[in-house]
Amino acid sequence: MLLGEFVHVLDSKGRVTVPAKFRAELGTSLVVTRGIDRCLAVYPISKWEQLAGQVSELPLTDRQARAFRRLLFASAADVSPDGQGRILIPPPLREYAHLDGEVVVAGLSTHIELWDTEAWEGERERIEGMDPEINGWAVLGI
Amino acid sequence: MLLGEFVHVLDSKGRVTVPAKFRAELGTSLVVTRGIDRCLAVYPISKWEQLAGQVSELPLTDRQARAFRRLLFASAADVSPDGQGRILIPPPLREYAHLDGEVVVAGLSTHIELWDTEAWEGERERIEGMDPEINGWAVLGI
DNA sequence: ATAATAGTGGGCGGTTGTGGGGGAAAGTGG
DNA sequence: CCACTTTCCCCCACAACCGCCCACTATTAT
Repeated sequence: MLLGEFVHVLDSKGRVTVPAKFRAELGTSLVVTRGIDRCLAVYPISKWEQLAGQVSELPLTDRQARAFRRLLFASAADVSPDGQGRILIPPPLREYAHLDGEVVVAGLSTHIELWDTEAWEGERERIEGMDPEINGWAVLGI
Repeated sequence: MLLGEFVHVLDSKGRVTVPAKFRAELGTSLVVTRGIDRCLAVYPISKWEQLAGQVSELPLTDRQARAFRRLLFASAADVSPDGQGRILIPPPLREYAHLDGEVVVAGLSTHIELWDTEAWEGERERIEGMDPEINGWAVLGI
């Protein structure tokens, strides 16, 4: 289970260290791609394959679906951590998520996300400022 | 799994370098043909044969099917990369996809596509401006 | 206190992408 | 059938980049 929030640096070569706690669970074959809300999503290969399968089943006759498919696959990159546990983020993805310098690496149970530090702050404030009744807890029905 | 987005040049001789990451998976025998939406599709031979088989089974009595068949096969070319990993794009296909100078080479899991740079930008904008609820993410159930 | 692990920086060699030359092959016209 | 032109393909060369590796520091565990 991928949990926690870490601040790591994206160095001058475009590399980010995967938190040591995540490495065993993520394995050595990962896929980085665009996430929703200008972040990057990093999946272990098994989870990615499941996702890719679903996207491949979208109808080719739908213009919108074709574009989505192109974007998702073309934005993706399979990466494996180097000897120090770092992964290289391809330039187009760095730009998409505005990553440079300090980056937030967050565990989301089944995958991890990479965020620009300010964007992450903004996201957190949005949630914290909300009433628990409507900020997500409510959907659990508890 | 063919993933990623690369900007390469179509040189004065009409050649494009296949990204090194794709070469092993694509093999040495490829087929280039028309893709949907004014791009070119490049398939490894095995995938192409499967596709060609399906198209060949379309009924010859159907006017639409005959036209499609002619277009697909007549536009196709089997190519193999030279010593530097480049493939030669036949002039009619270059024109169809408006390729010259900088070209986007995109991996789409099972095949790759070649795009004119501006057209590719347009494809991306089509998705980026949209709400995640309707742009394709929703089907993933995530 | 010592050792091990984690995160960061950077050097260096091999690979990749691009341009171009020269010979072979194929197409064209006499 | 032959000569000529054009296209194609193989090869070499070079510059930029990528990825592997080593080194240093800080933190954690023993």
